[in-house]
Amino acid sequence: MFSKACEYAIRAVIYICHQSKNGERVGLKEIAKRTDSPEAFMAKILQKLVKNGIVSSLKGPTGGFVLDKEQQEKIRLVDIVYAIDGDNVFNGCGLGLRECSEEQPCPIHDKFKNIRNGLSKMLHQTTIHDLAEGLSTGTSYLRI
Amino acid sequence: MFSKACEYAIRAVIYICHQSKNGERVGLKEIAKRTDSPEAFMAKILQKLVKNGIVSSLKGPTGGFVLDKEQQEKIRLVDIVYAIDGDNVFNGCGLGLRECSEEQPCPIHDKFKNIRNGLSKMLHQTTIHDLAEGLSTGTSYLRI
DNA sequence: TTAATAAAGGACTTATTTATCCGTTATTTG
DNA sequence: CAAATAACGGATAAATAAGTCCTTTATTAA
Ligand code: FES
Ligand code: FES
Repeated sequence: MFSKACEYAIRAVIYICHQSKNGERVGLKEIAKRTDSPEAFMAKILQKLVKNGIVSSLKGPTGGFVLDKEQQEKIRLVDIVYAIDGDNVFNGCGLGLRECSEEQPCPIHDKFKNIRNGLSKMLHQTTIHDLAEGLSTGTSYLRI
Repeated sequence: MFSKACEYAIRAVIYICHQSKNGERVGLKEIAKRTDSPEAFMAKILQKLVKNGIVSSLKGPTGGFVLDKEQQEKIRLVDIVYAIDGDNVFNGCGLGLRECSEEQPCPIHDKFKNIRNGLSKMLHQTTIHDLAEGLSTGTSYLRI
């Protein structure tokens, strides 16, 4: 469904949000450990997230990654998926035709569109804030 | 969503079904051309489909690929996806955790499960026979 | 029974994704 | 200012997916 990079990205942003609510800034090492992802790869992903304004970062000692108040409230799953995986999830043809269109639909177009729209709706509706709740209450996990 | 191989596979089976209804057997070249897919790669995919009993094949002159009556009626999208991409689409965690479970769910588990179940239901309900109809009526396409 | 045909199958190449390494830059603290 | 720290950024490596090539096997029909 999502690329590995995107999966890691979502895990990371949720974790950073969780910690940001406690007013804590988190470093790469910690993020990689808590999300069970390869550190160097996660570094690349975080760079991309920073460039896309999804997370904020600070260099130097006491530096690290953080979600400011606005980011905590505004960032949705869709923003992360779009930043990392692009728009194929939202617009791409289920059978890989060059373009998904109503004019020349593939055989699964109608049925696939339903699924894709459902996914899109879910990604738009779900904020990182919401997801981070589960971590706080101990009802959801980012590893194993 | 699906691998390239799986996309090609679905296209191929729909096309073969379409032709089988006209009592026509189709060769690799024709399948590759009509589904706009690389011939040698399609050859590999068809081998796998034959091994999985999804399509039938005959060697030699007048040979080719065909869906017998039973296959035309029985084969669903789920059979193709499962044969080519395995069960990750149906059981895998949306955030790539080693296992999707109710006991230790990831933060998007509930929302993701809905989407995944919807997709699974659609794949189970949709027969190739149904999809091939669109080709006959000229309301759906396998290329462009 | 031989030549032609088409799928089967193994080995290989290419492209993309995933992942790592290491020097640079910015920031903090002593 | 100097030393330590942590993100940034470019280059590279490993793993997987996508795609190709070529020989073998089975079948048909002349
Ligand atoms: S054309 Fe294939 S999903 Fe729309
Ligand atoms: S645990 Fe992630 S989708 Fe179920």
